[in-house]
Amino acid sequence: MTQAIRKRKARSPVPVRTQVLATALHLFTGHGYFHTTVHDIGREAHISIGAIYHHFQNKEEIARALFVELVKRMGSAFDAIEADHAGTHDRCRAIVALLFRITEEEPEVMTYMLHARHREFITGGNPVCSSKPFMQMRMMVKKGIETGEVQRMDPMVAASVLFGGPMRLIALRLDGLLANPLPNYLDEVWMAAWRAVAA
Amino acid sequence: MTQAIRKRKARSPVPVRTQVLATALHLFTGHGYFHTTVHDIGREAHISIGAIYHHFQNKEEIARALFVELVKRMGSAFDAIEADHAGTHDRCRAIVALLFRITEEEPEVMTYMLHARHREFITGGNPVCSSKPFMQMRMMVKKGIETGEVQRMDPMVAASVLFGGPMRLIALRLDGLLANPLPNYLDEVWMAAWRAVAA
DNA sequence: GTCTATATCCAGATAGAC
DNA sequence: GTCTATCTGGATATAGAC
Repeated sequence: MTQAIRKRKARSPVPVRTQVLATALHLFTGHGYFHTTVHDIGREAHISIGAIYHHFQNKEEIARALFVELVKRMGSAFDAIEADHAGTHDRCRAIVALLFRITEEEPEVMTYMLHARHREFITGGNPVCSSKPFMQMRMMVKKGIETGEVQRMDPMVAASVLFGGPMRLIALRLDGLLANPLPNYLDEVWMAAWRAVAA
Repeated sequence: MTQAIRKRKARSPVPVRTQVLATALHLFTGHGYFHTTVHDIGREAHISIGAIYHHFQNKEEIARALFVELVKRMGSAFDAIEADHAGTHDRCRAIVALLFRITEEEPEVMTYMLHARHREFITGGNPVCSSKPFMQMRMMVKKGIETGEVQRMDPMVAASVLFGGPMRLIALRLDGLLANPLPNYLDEVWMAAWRAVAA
């Protein structure tokens, strides 16, 4: 989807902002933020520097806007899950399934959100872990402890153990150390992770 | 320890190389690789650019040498653990205890090794996860499966679930989201993590 | 709003004396 | 081996026409 709008044809109706962000995501994850010049973004998106600087104050703001947008999108997806599923077990499992799916379908999105290199270029930016989606995940676990679905233990520890395994798997997959698509591992990893915290 | 040699006095007997690496670690983790200039390193270590470039080919080589050294050190520590402990359970628990201790005593070391921003500046560098220590961790788990100490399951999945929780906790601690020192959480997190994979 | 051309700055790397 | 002074390339950001 993002890929489709990366290279616009002449007179494309896609807004510049959207195109810049899509292209930035591609280049930032591919070559890294510091090895990507604003010229690179312009060249790949067929937009001049002038236009880019008209829409964004500076390079860093592009990175920040991209991050904000992805976090927002992830937050909405999590909201939907909370609405569709009841209970900590089902909700958390759906979260993991979603993250696995995104990793396969849009690895760049996942790479950008996780490999929190952000701290290096988003000045004053909070670590990824304090963004809304991450807090939502921790909240679900906390609730599970209150309802008795999850063992009584430190909520931070519980959340780390429950999601840490799946997230390591995501990292391995993004680093190319995992042969098969993540969904293949979903049942196995989830069973194990849940066993760690289930009451 | 590293801190002690960061700023050398006149006529210090500490080799330049060591000093450069210690200072680089401090600055890279503090401000990021790309926001650290070679001049910065020289200034903080009281060494001239000329001297630095005499010992290192370029800036990137400093980062790489630092990484190699830390990985080597970690590998040796893991070797010692393998020698001192028998069985997957005890070995892996000792590993986690060690990682927790290092995170508290030398957070910069842990930050540099984990926040694998490395990919962005160590060209052609493998991801952290394929470095020796990480492989050692996976090997231990694999062995546990063979001996029956660990459930029969995909070794990658087992390793991810076993170490993923503790490692998330380390990340949270480094990001300042965990109030107490990691060793305080060791028993709780280890019990949960082991429960996930124990046969 | 979009473009091209350009100013400005700064960091990596080198030269060459000591 | 260590130092200072300097070169040089390249990237961010701006100016100003269209």
